[in-house]
Amino acid sequence: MGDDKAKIDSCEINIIHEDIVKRISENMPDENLLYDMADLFRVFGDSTRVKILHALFESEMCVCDIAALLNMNQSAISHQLRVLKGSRLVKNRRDGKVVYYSLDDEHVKHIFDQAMAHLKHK
Amino acid sequence: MGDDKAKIDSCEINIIHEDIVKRISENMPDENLLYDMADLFRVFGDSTRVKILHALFESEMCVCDIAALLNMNQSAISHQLRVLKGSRLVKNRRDGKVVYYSLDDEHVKHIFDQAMAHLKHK
DNA sequence: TGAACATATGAACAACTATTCATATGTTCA
DNA sequence: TGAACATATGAATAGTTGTTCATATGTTCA
Repeated sequence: MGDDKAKIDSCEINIIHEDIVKRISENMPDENLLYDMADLFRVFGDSTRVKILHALFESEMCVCDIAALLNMNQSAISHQLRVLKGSRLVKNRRDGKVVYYSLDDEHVKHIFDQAMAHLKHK
Repeated sequence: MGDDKAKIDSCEINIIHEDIVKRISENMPDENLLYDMADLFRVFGDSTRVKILHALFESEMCVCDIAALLNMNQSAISHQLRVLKGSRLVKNRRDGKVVYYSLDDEHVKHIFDQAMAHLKHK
């Protein structure tokens, strides 16, 4: 008898609309895919990286030009470019001492456009 | 004479392609807009919020059903819903004791679709 | 070869954030 | 009214992350 109460207490989860929760639970994308999405968005969630990507919409650029453009030091830019490359958002090519970075994805611009649309909508 | 060197040392910024930097600098969107974009993406950059938004694609839901769906406690969900509401991504309505949350933006789904496309592309 | 330069990287620190716990608010209904 | 319930909120904490500093790597060219 005390058992039932103990069970309820230990769970602490209440469902009001069991049918809805069940249906949505079955339709949710794979957990790992959702994690990957959040990871991707986290990459976009920093203004330095957003600026870099915006700059690269226009043209490929070398590291120190990006640093000059954003008025930040070279190391910070280099670190962020590594993050962007890790997410396959930019690629690079070396020409002598200089390394040029450019976009490596056709979806970024669409994503940014939609984000702009959301922001301007309000 | 020492002045020039001092100036260069103090600046520490090197530009290799001045023309490109200047052109891109003029075409960059307003600084505040870029910050707002990063802020918006940061909201998407958490798997709990991504999951909540995905759930709301299907149907409006109350707080405790979302908590049950994601197997998290009610407080955590409530905090995250507040973040989502602050970015105008969800809205809510109260029906008695129960508060129902739903999507408040038609762009989120497009943004998520593009993100999926990027992820599946690699 | 070695000086000069462009970029990359590791460590450290400060700032931020998601979750939990405890509790407050607001609503229903007996 | 007050007990029960759904949700909201403030404080605290643990984990994460962006930048800086110092230095390493890799390339050119005299």
